[in-house]
Amino acid sequence: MRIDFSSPSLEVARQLIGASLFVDGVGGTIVETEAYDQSDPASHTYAGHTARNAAMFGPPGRAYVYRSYGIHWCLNFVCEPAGHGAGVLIRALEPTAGLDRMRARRGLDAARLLCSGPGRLGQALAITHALNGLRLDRKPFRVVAPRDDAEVAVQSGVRIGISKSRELPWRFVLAGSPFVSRPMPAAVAPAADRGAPRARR
DNA sequence: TGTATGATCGCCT
DNA sequence: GGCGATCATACAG
Repeated sequence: MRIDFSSPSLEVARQLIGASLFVDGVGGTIVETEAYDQSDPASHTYAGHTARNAAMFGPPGRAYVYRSYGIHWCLNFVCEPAGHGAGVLIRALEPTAGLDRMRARRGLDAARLLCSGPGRLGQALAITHALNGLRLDRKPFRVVAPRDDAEVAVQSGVRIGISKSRELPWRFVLAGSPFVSRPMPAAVAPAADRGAPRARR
C-alpha cells in the first residue's frame, strides 16, 4: 500500500508510523509523527498564509521545511485537503541506512540519538530550506509504506513542545520503540510495576 | 534526575 | 519586543 497524502493529516500521521523515509539514501523507519491542520492553534498555518508556510497551502505529497528556534530544520509532509494548510511533522526515525553519514553530520556515535527528535532528524538527513516544497515521490526523497502484512503497533497521545492545544492526541509513535524523542507517557502505572527498573532516556 | 540557559530566525495567530 | 512544532550543555541536589 502507498502512503495516501490525500487524506486528513491525522490519518496520514498514523499511516506513516512504520513507513520508511530516505533522503538521498540516508534514513530509516518512521517511529514518531505529529498531525497539524489549519483549525489547530498550535499549527503554523492557523493564522493563514505567510511566506514561510506557503508550501503547507500547496499540493499534498510535498515537503514543508521550516526553521525551528532559528537553528534547526524540521520536516513536514503536506496533506489533503489541498490548500488547507494541513501536514504531518516527522519527529523521529529508527536509522537503517547511511548511519555513517548521519554520525558525521551529527557528530555522535549513538544510533539512538541520531534521529530522535525533529531537529536531530533534520540535521542527520541534511534537511534544509532547499527541500521546501519538493515532491516526496521524487529524488532526493523516498517514502516507502510498510508491507501490507506488517503488523505495526501504533500508539497515540498528546503532542510535545507546544503550548496551545495540548490536549489533542495528535502524536503517534511506534509502540515500544527506543528511537522516539520521548517515551509515550504510560496511561496509568499499575502499582505492581512501580519501582521496577525503567529504561533511561 | 531535574531545571536553567544560550543559540538565533521568522512572525506576531 | 517576545515567543516558538528544539537541542546541547551547565549546573543543583
